Amino acid sequence: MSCGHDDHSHPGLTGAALKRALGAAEVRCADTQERLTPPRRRVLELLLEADGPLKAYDLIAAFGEAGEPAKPPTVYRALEFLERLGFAHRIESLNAYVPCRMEGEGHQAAFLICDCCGAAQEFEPDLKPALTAARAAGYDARSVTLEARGFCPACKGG
Amino acid sequence: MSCGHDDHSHPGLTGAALKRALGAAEVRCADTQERLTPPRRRVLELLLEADGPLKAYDLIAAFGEAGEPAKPPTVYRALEFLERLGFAHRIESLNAYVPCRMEGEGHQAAFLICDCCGAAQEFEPDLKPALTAARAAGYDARSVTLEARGFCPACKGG
DNA sequence: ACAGACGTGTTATGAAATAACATAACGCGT
DNA sequence: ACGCGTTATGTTATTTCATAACACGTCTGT
Repeated sequence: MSCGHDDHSHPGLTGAALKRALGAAEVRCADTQERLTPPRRRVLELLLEADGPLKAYDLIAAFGEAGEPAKPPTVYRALEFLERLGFAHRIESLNAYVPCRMEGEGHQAAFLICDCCGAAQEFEPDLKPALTAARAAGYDARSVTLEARGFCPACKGG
Repeated sequence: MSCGHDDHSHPGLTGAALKRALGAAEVRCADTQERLTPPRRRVLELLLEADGPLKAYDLIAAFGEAGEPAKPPTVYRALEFLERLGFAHRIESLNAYVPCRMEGEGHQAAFLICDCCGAAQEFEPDLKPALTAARAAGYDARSVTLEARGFCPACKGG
């Protein structure tokens, strides 16, 4: 965090864009018989509004309207749901969460994380070589977590 | 954990093999002006003896000779040192630690993790596609964490 | 209406990691 | 050997992250 630069590649959504994103989530839930209940919707909203990865306790603190925080299970359950449906991803190396920025639904999430400003950009690397190596070792790999640490365009001095 | 199988691909080291591994670590430390002090050596020993990934508090509990646990900072500092020198790796998605099983010193660690028996096998996938994608996005990636979840040969039913 | 599944609210606790500060050991120049 | 800066350890306490357990509600199909 804090390197003098402030170009975060994912400014939070506001107004119409936010509403649109939440609406799209509603639609996808309706399609699959899943329910975007108020706490789930609220947590998704907070993630979408944010400029970068949010910690679970950031969400807990920001959850309530009148400054009332949520209880931890409320937020963790919502995050579990959002992850299950692909609306959000957990970044293991940060213990933090981001809304999904990708279009497709079944993708493998991977992240580029800036050690300077804390930005986390989702990307889709080619994982075939890794999966091939896994199979060569006899493993049946079901999911892959890939997190690359380094410096974002704004922070690397360019 | 626990699927009926018990073929862990990394049985812990014992006796001569353990001594040899610790000796090799001593030598590498001496070469680089680093010190394998007693707590560092003890934590490395515990990791090498183990059959699989160990949690920090497993190490804390197992640390002392007469059943005396260590204090958390003792173990976390040792782990930090061991990671810095490449003697151990942290597995983010498990909050756990393993000794390094690779020969070279500067490699990027990556893991195949069995969701059934908990085994974690280190491997070296080709990360070039991911690094290329990172560069294409303008990122200067310094390190990559890759953890593939699935089933090991013993657990996948083969 | 009823049962079952799913979701939420709440209290409490467990697990993982670090802050802060004091003390000790080492490496080095003199 | 002495003093000094650096590195490592010991210790207390706290912070951060996450889940267990159980009561209550709500939706859905029969």
